[in-house]
Amino acid sequence: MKVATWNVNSLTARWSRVQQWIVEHEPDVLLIQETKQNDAKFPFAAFAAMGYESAHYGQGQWNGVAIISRCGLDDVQRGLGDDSEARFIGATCARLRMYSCYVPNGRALDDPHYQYKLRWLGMLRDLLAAREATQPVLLGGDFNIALSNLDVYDPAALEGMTHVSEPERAALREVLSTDLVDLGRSVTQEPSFTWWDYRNGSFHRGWGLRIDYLLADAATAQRVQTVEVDREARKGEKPSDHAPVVATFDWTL
DNA sequence: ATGTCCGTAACCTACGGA
Repeated sequence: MKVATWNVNSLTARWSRVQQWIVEHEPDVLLIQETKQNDAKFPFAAFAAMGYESAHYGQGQWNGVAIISRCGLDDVQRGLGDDSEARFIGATCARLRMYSCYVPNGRALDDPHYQYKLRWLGMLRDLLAAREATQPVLLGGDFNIALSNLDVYDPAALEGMTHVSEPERAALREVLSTDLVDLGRSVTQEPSFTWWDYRNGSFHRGWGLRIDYLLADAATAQRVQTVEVDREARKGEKPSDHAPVVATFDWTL
């Protein structure tokens, strides 16, 4: 089984690249963030023609999350707690409870959006803490948080900024403390960035952050074979500023 | 330390958000 998460920064702008990527990598499930579409615009039929069912929670100009699956897609859940923005969607695929998450950016430590980010992470923790212990769960998305300094190209350059502050890191550790494993970090202690700013030639200078994660319950994590960041997807014409994170599992569907 | 890209509204450029 192969599962990927990818913040595409507009599915409209990224459509041909997303399509090509799926054909080349053949994920069983793809968790998408920032579709920036409403449901009417989402390419349900095109995904179906490629062999995938899809579930989308869109709001138009901003946000928007989706799950596409070729191994079942049931019990779709849209939204998290009392949040009014389209940042969270869940579905059951092949007996795995899957979630695609787009955590609020936070903008700046003194911005109200940062408090919204912390509150959102609290709701995510509560949802995961309330799950049934026997239910395999796989959560992926853009968390807009670098968990440790190993996930930051230059910690000094980001001092005092969002994505690296202690309260949001603690909030993400609280999510993980519900018996989840950070799959990317479980396979390597090397830096493995997933996002590079479009500005300043950040990608070719190596100025990246690891802010996209795949998280799974301990039993599912034990089945992991590989976890990789597809840096190729950050290159070339009109890339997203995020690269996909791809995990394979010893799990026959 | 802010050099790009996205969608939108309204035009052929500026803006908010990331």
